[in-house]
Amino acid sequence: MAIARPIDRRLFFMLDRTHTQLAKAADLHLAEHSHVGTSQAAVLIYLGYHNNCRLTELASGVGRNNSAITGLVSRMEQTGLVTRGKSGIDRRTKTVSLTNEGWTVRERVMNDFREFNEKLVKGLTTSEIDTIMKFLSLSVKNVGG
Amino acid sequence: MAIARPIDRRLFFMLDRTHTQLAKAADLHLAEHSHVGTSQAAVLIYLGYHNNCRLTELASGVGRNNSAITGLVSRMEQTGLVTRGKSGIDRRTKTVSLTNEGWTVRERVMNDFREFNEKLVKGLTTSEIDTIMKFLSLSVKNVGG
DNA sequence: GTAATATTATTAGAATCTTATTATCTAGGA
DNA sequence: TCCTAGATAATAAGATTCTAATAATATTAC
Repeated sequence: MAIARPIDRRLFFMLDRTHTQLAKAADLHLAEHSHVGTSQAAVLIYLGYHNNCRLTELASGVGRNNSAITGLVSRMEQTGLVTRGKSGIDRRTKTVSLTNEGWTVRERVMNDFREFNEKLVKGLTTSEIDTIMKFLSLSVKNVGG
Repeated sequence: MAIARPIDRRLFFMLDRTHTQLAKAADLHLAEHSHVGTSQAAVLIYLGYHNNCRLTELASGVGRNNSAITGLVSRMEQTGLVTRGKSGIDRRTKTVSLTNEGWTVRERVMNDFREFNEKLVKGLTTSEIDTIMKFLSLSVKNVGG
């Protein structure tokens, strides 16, 4: 059982700072090839697996809330990466799907993320990576997310 | 040496999503007692150790950039938590210091974060926590941050 | 069948990031 | 010494994402 030592007190802070810096680095990495940021990249990847899904499903799939998705999808619609449609059954809902251009950019983005994630785990063993994944899944439950 | 397995491809994405959810939970936790968010809380904590520091030093101390700090400090000045001053030597620079109210809120915030971080590591051994801290420090270097 | 409640997407406003701007300082050469 | 080029500190402007509130549509309970 973990007993809090001084270093533990800064865990959230370190996570926050690391996330800020990694997000910036990931944006730079993507910008070299794909001209989209990490949020739009996440949407492209998710839609590749769940094309034509509703906005709310997309939101929970990429870990953002509905109003963030509204703006995100609008911007991606303007740059021709996705299109909005109506689901037909429920008149409240709209669907999102990839355009041809969207599929093309998605392939580049997938490569970029693969490279980026490989850099991320350099110097770590597979068992250490398992520990990190465990923490990332567990901590949200621990704080009641 | 870590070889990329499928799960590694989503490491950045999982980190991003976990961060989003933890930041939200931390804001809620702080809101119960202290009426400040995580960013303002980080400023209060840092100033406790480095009161009267310059804005740029504060920015790198809390892991945000200068323009984020300008707005952050302005809002905190309006709510009476900090004050701006002039450093005197270099006329470009300004300093930030805690008000009495700022010191008071800081104490509550320190308690809130201690509790929050304890929740965060529940179910993890100290060696697992070490691995996570190692990852958080190492990954930024790995991607060239 | 209707009223109360829930859900979907959007809008409005706040917070933070990126990029550009302004003011000031430092260094190097005439 | 003075002047110009480049560096640094803080701010401002615009974009992105969050929270809270709103409008439209569905579902549930009576």
